[in-house]
Amino acid sequence: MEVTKDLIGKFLVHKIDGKILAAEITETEAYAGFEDRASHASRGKTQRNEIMFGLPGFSYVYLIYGMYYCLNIVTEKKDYPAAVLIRGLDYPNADGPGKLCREFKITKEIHNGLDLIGNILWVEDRGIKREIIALKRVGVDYAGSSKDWLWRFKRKDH
DNA sequence: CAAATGATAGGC
DNA sequence: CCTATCATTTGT
Repeated sequence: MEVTKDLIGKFLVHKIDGKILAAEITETEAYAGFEDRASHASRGKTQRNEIMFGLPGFSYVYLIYGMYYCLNIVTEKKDYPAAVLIRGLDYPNADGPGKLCREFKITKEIHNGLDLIGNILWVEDRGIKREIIALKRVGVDYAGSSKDWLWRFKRKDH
């Protein structure tokens, strides 16, 4: 869960069509383990979420509500399902999981299962320190006991 | 507040 | 195979 907080203030960098898109991450949310009913992986490995069971440092992109993509970064070790959803960037029209994927042209066809080693998509530490606040997660009321976990983090002034 | 919109998972 | 559901956004 430390990783979730650490991502705030770091930069998401995406290389596409010879151009570089980069923006500071302002909001993240964690999904992990089998107890977390809000996580795609809580009911076991499936074709869609198998990346969450793989090695950390990979991207997990999926289509939600038939119209928007969401970008996640896999954390924890192999065979333990965990990922951090990038919920917001400091970039025009990128203040939401679906919106930032639209702005950064992230699609599941291209970006699902990428190794974040710096080729196409990666996270960069530019040494920015931010004051971070913890919040309840959103859109997960169906998740039962895990719905009130403070697994959402964001930059204080946003 | 409700619609848009399609992949997915779980049930049959 | 069938269908309820969904880690959202946008417009009324």
